[in-house]
Amino acid sequence: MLSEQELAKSPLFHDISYQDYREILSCFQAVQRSFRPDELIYDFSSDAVGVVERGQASLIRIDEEGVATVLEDLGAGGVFGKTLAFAGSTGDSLEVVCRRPCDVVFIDYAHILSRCGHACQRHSILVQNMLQLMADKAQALSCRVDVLSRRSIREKLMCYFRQLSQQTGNRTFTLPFSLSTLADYIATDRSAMMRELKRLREEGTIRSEGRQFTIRQ
Amino acid sequence: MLSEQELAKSPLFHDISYQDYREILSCFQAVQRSFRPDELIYDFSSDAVGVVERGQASLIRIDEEGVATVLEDLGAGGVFGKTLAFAGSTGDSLEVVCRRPCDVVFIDYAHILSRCGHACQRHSILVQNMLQLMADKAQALSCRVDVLSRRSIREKLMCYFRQLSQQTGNRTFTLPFSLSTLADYIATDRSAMMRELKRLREEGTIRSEGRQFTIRQ
DNA sequence: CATATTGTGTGGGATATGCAACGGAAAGGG
DNA sequence: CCCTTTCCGTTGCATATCCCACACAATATG
Repeated sequence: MLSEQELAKSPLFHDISYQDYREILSCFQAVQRSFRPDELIYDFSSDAVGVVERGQASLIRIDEEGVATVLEDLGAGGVFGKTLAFAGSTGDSLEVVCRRPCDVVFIDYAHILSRCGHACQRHSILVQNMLQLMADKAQALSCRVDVLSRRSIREKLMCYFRQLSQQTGNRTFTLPFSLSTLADYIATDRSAMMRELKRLREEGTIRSEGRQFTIRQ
Repeated sequence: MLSEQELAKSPLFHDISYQDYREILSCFQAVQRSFRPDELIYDFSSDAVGVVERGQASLIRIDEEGVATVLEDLGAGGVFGKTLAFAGSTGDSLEVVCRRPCDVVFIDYAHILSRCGHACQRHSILVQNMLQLMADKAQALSCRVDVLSRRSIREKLMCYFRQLSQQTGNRTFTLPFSLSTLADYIATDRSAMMRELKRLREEGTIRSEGRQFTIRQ
């Protein structure tokens, strides 16, 4: 259960009064839970849709050999659920795990889509907020596809860097995760990526120290 | 303008009466247009959201060197728009082009999100349909990320094949596009992909003839 | 504090992948 | 129907990328 202040910042319940918020929780049978780092948030077994209200989580795929890949990075407003992600190969399993302390709301997807007779006003606003979050998610996934569809490590890196730079509106930015995870994110070998970073640094195309990067131009 | 029969099949106007449909078009200032193959549908200059009602289109990226990459394959129900796709590197341009004869509806995104005083019932249904389309889009993009995040051509191919197989519920399926486009879709060199396909065929992991494939198991 | 775990930086060797190029098949257009 | 364009299938060669392995720093863990 969110406090009145937290509610104001909530992406899903934006523009909804505290009174309505509580009624929605019961009407939609929504569940709100908090998580600690490394805790398992969701294992794609239920039909619920989850919304990250606060904190940070990751959607990861674990293939048959146990190799983990970061599929998505979920911040506040991040949405996930069985109906939103493809459980690709049958052998693979998907998980949402907590990175930084999280508040998450779970709502049954069918409840959101079905038009309920009463409470229609509230329902309508919630659906609109949900639509906004879905649009954001689609955009985030598009970014990811943009990066992954590049042919070489160098291009992937620069594409991703430009995205981060554009988001902060600054040529200098900080990676949201470790370099090892970055390699995972752009789906390449870590050592090969390190080599490429070195080359980019030597050429002067980028500067970096730790997780802080600056791109030229 | 759709006929009454076509309206029934429309993903965006699903569950909306013909009367309401016409009023929505004017209320939302929606525009409906048809396109012929190779015609430019959308160039990401306006803030409109487009929905493919019928036919097939592709979202492609053209980088500074003029190399085109298929980012998305849009069938009936496909959604696109500036707010839904990332204009990755500034030098690149994005386009939606017609593949097979298309009907497309354009609606201003702000119109969809803003709560209008009158016509709220219609609005609400439209937003819910939109939400459904966005969820579908997110799922499609997730699939794409799933494929692209694989490390080798072989894994990418098999991942994609399994997805198609799962969609049709059959071990045999037909590619939605040419082999050349497939190479583009999984972001690899065409000849390298052909080599890998040959190997998979020799091993007996897959069978193929033209665009028709069968996977083992 | 000692100890484990994870992250960073580097290199050598094997190979999967990209590139350029070609010829024929198939398909589309006038 | 011919002609143009796209698609398919294949090869040799160069190299970018992967895999394995190591050393050390940074961070967590008890």
